[in-house]
Amino acid sequence: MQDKYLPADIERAAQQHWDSTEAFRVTADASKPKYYCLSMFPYPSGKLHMGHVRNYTIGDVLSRFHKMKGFNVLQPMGWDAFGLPAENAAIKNQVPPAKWTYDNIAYMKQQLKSLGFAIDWRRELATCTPEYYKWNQWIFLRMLEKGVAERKTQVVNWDPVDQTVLANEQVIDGRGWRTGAVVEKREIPGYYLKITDYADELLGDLDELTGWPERVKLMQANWIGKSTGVRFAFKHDIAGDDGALINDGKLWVFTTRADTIMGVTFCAVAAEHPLALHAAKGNAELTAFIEKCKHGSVMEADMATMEKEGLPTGLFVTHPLTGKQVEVWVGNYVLMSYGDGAVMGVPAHDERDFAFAKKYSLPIEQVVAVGDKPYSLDAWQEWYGSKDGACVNSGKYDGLGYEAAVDAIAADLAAQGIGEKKVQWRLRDWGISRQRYWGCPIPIIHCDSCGSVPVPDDQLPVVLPEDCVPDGSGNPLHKREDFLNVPCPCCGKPARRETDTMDTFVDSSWYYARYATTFGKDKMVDDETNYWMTVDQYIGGIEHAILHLLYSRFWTKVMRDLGLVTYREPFAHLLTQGMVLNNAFFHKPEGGGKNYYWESELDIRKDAKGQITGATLKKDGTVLEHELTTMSKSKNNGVDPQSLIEQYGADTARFFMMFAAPPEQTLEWSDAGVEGAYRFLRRVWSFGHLFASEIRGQIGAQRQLAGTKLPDDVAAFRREIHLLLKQANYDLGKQQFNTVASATMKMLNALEKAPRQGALAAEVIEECFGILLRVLSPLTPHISHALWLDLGYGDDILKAAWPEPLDAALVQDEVELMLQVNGKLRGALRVPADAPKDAIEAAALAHEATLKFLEGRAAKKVVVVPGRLVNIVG
RNA sequence: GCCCGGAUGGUGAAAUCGGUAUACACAGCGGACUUAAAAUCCGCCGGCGCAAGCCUUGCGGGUUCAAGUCCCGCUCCGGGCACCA
Repeated sequence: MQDKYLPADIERAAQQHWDSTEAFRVTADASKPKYYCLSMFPYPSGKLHMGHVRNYTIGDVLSRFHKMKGFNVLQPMGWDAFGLPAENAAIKNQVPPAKWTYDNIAYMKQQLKSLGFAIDWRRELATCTPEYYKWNQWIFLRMLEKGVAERKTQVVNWDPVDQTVLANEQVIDGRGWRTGAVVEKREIPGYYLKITDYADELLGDLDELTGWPERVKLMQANWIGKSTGVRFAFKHDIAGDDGALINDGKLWVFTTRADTIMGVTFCAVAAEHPLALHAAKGNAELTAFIEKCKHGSVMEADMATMEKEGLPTGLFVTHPLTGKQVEVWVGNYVLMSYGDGAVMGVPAHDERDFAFAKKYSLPIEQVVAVGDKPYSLDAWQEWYGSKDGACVNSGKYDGLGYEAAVDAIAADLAAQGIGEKKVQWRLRDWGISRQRYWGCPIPIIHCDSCGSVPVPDDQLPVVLPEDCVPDGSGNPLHKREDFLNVPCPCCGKPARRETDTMDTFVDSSWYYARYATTFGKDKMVDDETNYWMTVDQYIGGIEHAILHLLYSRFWTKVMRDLGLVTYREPFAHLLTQGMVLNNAFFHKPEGGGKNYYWESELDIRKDAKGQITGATLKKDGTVLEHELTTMSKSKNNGVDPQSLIEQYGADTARFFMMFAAPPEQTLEWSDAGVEGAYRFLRRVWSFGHLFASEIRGQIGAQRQLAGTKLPDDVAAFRREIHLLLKQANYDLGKQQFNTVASATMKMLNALEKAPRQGALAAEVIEECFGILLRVLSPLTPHISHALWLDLGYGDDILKAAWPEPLDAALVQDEVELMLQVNGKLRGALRVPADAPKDAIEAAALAHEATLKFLEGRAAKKVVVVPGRLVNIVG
């Protein structure tokens, strides 16, 4: 064998071996347990970044580990290929998004291959191909038929200069990213999927997902947001222009704090609410305010942090329980799309209402007391919002606690026929229409006579023209007459195609099911999906904890209801990988936006601790700001793993990535330590060479290891390796790969110091190095493959059984216990491994450190923790 | 603003059920080998103290024989907030 570690040669040979043996090609096989290991597919942004390397190495470690454990392992890969960045690249480079995307896929695929991932490439898919997105269209039509999909209006960001809809990402500080124009809200029609119909099941089934991190389930539960409250109406006699009462004379609101209804001092409605629009007639100030509410962001974070503003309408409604008149205000913080577009105002017990009431001098009336704490109007206090109090100043409800008060008040409202208890969800229906080109066309044809007509199944897929180049001024499909003009499927008259495309979350909501099929042209999924699904292990960034995972769960349930699959949840176990962060440097030009620069374009100043204190642009000295954030194409802070792979090889890149931190932890990128990983692999190789040249030859024709009592030093070494193996196996079970990597380093440290003279010692080294190679193989498959083969362990390490520690190697006669006096470490105690508790106590009490630190006091208590320590309290 | 996480040496991190804090590495320092350099190997490496010893897991409290780990209150950093993926 080569005496030098040459990763490029080793890796090429190993990858050729896997290719020629079709090592990772799998089919359904009922004779083995199956293991479907799936990593979130990448967006083909151009090059892999370190987050991808982390994600796919984790998946590969788990896949290879399970393969050696005897599982039938499926690990597929594909491309989440539709999306906004391709259009941005098109605007910048005048290249059609399709070409840019397919070029990126080709490059990134070669990068993935060079990392040696155990992928069944026959199952590769790209969501931008008609073969794939045909089924988005097909199932969308089924959803329309079942009423799961419907058309209604949606609120979007509108750039008044470019005359185009903007994504939230394209709105920066309330302005359009390209034009700098103040963004407006605009209502347009679009298609929605009724995920709210599944809210109960999506919430309830979280309990079955025992393989998911609690934090992710908690985030999903909070997002779905089930709350029980009371929906009730304030009556009024306000009539519209047609003479009829507006909304039948009822202003409906929803509250989770019905116990505070007696404290209502105002109501607030959304700017688009019928009462607001009615009041605005002939009221210039209110009209202007409503107009102002239409500007600004649709994003929840902006809504929640903006200054709460309002204006009175001069209209009054009647309190249903007190009969008092309550003034109606228009509030910029009330959303028409949420509930009934109106809320009751109880400033005494709601922090937001409190601030609003103070600002506009509205009355504040305490109706809940906690103990005898004094209520002061000066400032909001935490307990004002508590549910642990009792009603006061509330007439017949005085003295009732939260639940009793809600029950009594709901009953009284129900008796009047103007209220009832109601479950409310925070979850909203999923709007999937996007006014963008590079996405899956929504299969609808608009006909002047027949309305919106679904494209018949036999005309699917509606193929997206791939030669358009967007220019930022709107969807280029609007100019494609060949795409637009189509006869109506109903009446045959000239009609126009829908130009909206689907949210890319649609594409990623079912790809896992498609991988697990034979990619038939006549079916979305075939029966093979029921063999492979559910995914045994899903791996991806924590940033997908809510949206992508929730949409996928919803989609699976819809497919089940359509009879396409038999399972109800897509992902049994979930590993949420921490983000790989890097500094991003930007400058905020006048007129809004952020211009990001590559680190190579800058002069960066750091303090003694390496903290960045400032950065300027090399070419003109512009002072830049910086933030620590996820690696992303748009922020010019992605680190391409290519140079790492070229310089050190894939095994080093993989090992270093796994060693750097536990998978779930956020990781600030730094390549400090790559050298160490490379050095380690070089030492592994050298030891293999040493084993072949100096140690292996000592092994006799007859193996003696089994049943022979080993010399103490050999036994101690063997025990150390088996202990490390036990630890590594435990850590693999916990999916904590950084300590698996350290265990392999500790194994090599021990091997290098191990006794190596004589047949027995050589045999033990052979056994222990074999353990090291197998534990290492999921992390660094190439070097493990080469050494396994070259050293004669077998012809393919992939077919080797995973090592397990031997009890015979682990036994020990004596254990060392820590000795504490009053909780402080004062010494150590060696006792026989099977020493009884009273013998340990006696030995501890007699120890010189005990006598010294008790300073003549008697021991009041002795705590013995078996195998760990003794603590003497005196 | 709301929801969810995180913080341990100069750095990445370890500590399985509340039981030896800093394993394994990186960087640094000292030494061996070498004409020299690289590579490799050996040693040191939280703070204070001559030492005995004392202090130390973001900050402030608490529970316990014992707290990085549990509880309460903060600070800072990261993720998500529905049209980035």
